Amino acid sequence: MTARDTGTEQLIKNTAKNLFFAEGKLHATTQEIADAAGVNRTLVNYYFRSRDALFDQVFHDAQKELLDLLDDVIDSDMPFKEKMKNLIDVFMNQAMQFPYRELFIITEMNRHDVIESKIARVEKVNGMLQEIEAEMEKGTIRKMNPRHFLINLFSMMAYPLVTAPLNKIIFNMNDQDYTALMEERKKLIFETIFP
Amino acid sequence: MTARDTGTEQLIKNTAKNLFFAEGKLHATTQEIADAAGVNRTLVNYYFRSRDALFDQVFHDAQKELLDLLDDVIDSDMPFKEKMKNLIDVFMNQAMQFPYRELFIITEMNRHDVIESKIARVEKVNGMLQEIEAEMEKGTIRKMNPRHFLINLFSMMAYPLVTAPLNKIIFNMNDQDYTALMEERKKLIFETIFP
DNA sequence: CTTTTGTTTAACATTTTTGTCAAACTCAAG
DNA sequence: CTTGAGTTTGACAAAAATGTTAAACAAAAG
Repeated sequence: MTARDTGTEQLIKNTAKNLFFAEGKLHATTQEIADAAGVNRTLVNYYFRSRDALFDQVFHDAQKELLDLLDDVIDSDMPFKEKMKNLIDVFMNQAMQFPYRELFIITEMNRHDVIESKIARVEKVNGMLQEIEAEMEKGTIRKMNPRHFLINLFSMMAYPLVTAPLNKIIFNMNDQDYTALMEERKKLIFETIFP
Repeated sequence: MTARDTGTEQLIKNTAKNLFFAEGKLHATTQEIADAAGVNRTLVNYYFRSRDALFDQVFHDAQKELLDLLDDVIDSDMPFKEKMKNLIDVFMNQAMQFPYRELFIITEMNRHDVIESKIARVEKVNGMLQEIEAEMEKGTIRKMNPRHFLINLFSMMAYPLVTAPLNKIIFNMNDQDYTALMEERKKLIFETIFP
């Protein structure tokens, strides 16, 4: 076995991810993916067997990428405030590059029977929730259901990038303006959750 | 001309909206729409000429529904705080019913050359931004770029409903729990923007 | 009751998208 | 250079989705 590895498999997958996550073409055809990658469409079948199989792989990859990101933050033993600053920076950078990744995950969740009982993860999130409650006790952040704290945080980070096309029209801004607004936003979100 | 009006046209459109906005099937086929409406697929073509034409109509409807909602709030001459309370209540109720409506608009914006220079609306939004700035001067809300204020508000309202399936898993909640969390959220958002 | 007109249906045609296969190709190993 | 494995390609087949048409149907108008 020679395992020549021309990189085509990765190229196809990465191109697909770019179409899905960056350009928001959540249901691109195999032809569109192949064209964007500059390869023959048949190679999608050669490497991934079927369109669905490719989508499955990308779906699981995306899920893992997202959860790994969260794990990195949760598991780091920085002080809470540092953690949050870090999270905002890393997550928003990713969101600016791949605004539609979470949407892809969500729309694909319909197709995948998501029975995956992520019990270990649930416990991890519970740990995070407790850490947040502890901060509320300390008075560094406002008291509330800690789930709302996390929901607020991720909403403020992710949504404005998903709705960028709409917002640009509503606010009459061009791409450059909007990117600047999103950079400015990192600081603002931090100040919003730590009043 | 008798104009018999069996209500089929509206039935098809409403069913499509429900699939798109409520169930998140943003690229449902004509067959799926017809099945959900309980009518023959050919009727989609009879009433709307083509699949694209149906999507176009729903797209423009959704755009109008959303903008009308905003107009109602902006144009009402209540005090600012009342306006916001009202907006949160109305918008979140709609978001709970049609969580994917804005996503549909955004994904469809790729297909529609959105040249629509909504200059009149831009002025309206500018008015709103000025009203927000005035409130900041008065000290009722925290000082920031007023665009961030609006973005924060809509993010906190809309995103948790889009990501409901994901959040239910992460937080280990069932549908009922999550609905309760969203109801509770109305008050929380109000308190977050008026600290 | 018959006609007229709008509505609905089934059968068919077309287009789009996906999947398969054998042949051509490429490059490392022998 | 020749062999052989993995890779790429084009032609073809199959499936899915959309669109068209003529005929059947239903209800109001005459």
